[in-house]
Amino acid sequence: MPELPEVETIRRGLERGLPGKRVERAEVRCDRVLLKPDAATFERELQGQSFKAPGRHGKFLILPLERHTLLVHLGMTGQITLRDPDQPDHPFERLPVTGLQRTSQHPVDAHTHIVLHFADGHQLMYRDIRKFGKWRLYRPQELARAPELKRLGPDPFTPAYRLESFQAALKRTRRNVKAALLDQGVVAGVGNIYADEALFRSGIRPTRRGVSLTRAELERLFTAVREVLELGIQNRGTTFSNYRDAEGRSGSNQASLQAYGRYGQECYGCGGELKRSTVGQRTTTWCPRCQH
DNA sequence: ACCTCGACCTGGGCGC
DNA sequence: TGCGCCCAGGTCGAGG
Repeated sequence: MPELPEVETIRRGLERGLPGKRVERAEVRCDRVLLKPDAATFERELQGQSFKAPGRHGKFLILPLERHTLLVHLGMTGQITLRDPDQPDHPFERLPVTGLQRTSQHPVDAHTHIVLHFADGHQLMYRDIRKFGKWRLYRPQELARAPELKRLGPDPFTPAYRLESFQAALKRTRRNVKAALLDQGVVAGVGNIYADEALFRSGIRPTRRGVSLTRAELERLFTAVREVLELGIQNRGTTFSNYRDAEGRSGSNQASLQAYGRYGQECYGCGGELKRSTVGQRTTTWCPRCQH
């Protein structure tokens, strides 16, 4: 589900409500391995700690506490909500394609796998239909060596995202450029939606080999990646199905998409028909006339 | 180093 | 109504 803009939108929501919240009890309700260490350790270690301001790198939420830092990856369908006991719960809505989705705060349901009960009565709810999400608890000295973060390339909204290293990473690979963009070690935070958008915006065919890209193309792509992500953040994320922000709202960026999911429709650039194919094992939409 | 495939999961849509 | 198949904002490891 969530790519960088969706995770950033959730982070901003958490920034308003999470800092200072003290965990009175952590409740792990899932049967499967979603978290490390094990559920018992997780529940014991979190107890009594307060959250500080949330951060993000690529698609990872970085949630510092007093004695640990929590890394959260939402996978395809992860949702985080803060629940206020004084506000009414909202029933789930049955939506086409998505199935049962929350619209604002919700009670525990079959897909709610983690509940953090705070001292002030509020709760953090983690809901994840497909259970591809991951929670990892690290001590400060372990965080720098955390494999999840070590694998990540620069986040496009930090100074570490530099044209020179971006170019070098793409020029040295014979993989197609779409696969390279999806590689979180090249740039952290791009997924299937924003990869298609960035390639469309920069006029580059998803099947082009990294090594074949000209300097001008790489410069356009470098900029386009940040632009499409920025637009996604401004629109509070893209919602096709499961994605909701920390308050349960959908994003609106789907209305701004120029390529992703628009196969068979008219290209906004040339009026021709957008094509669909599989590139890097992912469904890809592109314009045969505008992208070279 | 890179590619492809399958695995991990659930649920909705569609065709028969 | 039901079944089987396809699809989905993501990653990971195995094997070639």
